[in-house]
Amino acid sequence: MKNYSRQRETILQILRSTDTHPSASAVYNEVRKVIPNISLGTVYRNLAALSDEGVILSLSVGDGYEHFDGNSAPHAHLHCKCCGKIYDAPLKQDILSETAKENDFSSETTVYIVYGVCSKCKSD
Amino acid sequence: MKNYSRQRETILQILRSTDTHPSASAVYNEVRKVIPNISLGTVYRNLAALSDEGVILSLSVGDGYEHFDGNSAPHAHLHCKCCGKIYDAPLKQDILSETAKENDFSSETTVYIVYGVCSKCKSD
DNA sequence: ACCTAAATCAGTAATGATTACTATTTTATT
DNA sequence: AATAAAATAGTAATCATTACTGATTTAGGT
Repeated sequence: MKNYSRQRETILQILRSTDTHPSASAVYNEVRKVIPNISLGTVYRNLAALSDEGVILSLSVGDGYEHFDGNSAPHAHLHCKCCGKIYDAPLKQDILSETAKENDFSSETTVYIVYGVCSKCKSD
Repeated sequence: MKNYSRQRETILQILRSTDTHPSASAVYNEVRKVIPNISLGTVYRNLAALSDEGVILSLSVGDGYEHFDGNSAPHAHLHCKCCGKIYDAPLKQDILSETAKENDFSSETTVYIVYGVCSKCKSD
């Protein structure tokens, strides 16, 4: 276990306790409940550090902000362009890691995104 | 075949004639060789329109700009964090479309990204 | 414990890719 | 040809993210 600062540790715990794929400012609002005077720059810096480490996932779905995921294991992200939600879904196969290996590419992180409309929005 | 404006048609042809996944301003610089007084806003608007249509792919690899791909068919993107290049690679299976179907999610576009280091950068 | 250097922080200012806006031009339809 | 709708060039505004600065905390050595 790495020796993280209180700020970084808190950010990581928040990300691991949700499946909402929050943006940096959403994370900021949550962390402030625990560390009221944390700065937004600190949140960005630690999100970048955790993402560089491969501990969290950073994903962009084209809605203007970066989203973060405390689960960095390979899984699918289903982004509904109607309600904006990002759903997690398990994958039967990690085809990206396999493809990387076949191409002599050192895979560190894999990101799977589907754009479309979720079942809830379809029925509304 | 849709009836595209000269600007949109030119942008699409440029994207289809390269595999470099250019940014909006890189596309802008290319289009200006053909339509010198095209505006950057027009490039952005048409890239968004083509992306909404599913004719091109818009992908973010975390380097600050959006990248565009004239090939919207499912394939892998290998992003080297060392040289910054995005390599295309074929996929044996479109696992994302399958996963979407299993989850009653209407898939329109799929994006596959691997982050890591390419063979060229490894050998340098 | 003390000391020093490195890392991290809070707070604020700056950046720059993207978007919004407006007046003009082009396209489509009748 | 007349009218309405769509697209454009050019410019101004936005705002998520990054950079910066001086203060604070952490880590390792003595």
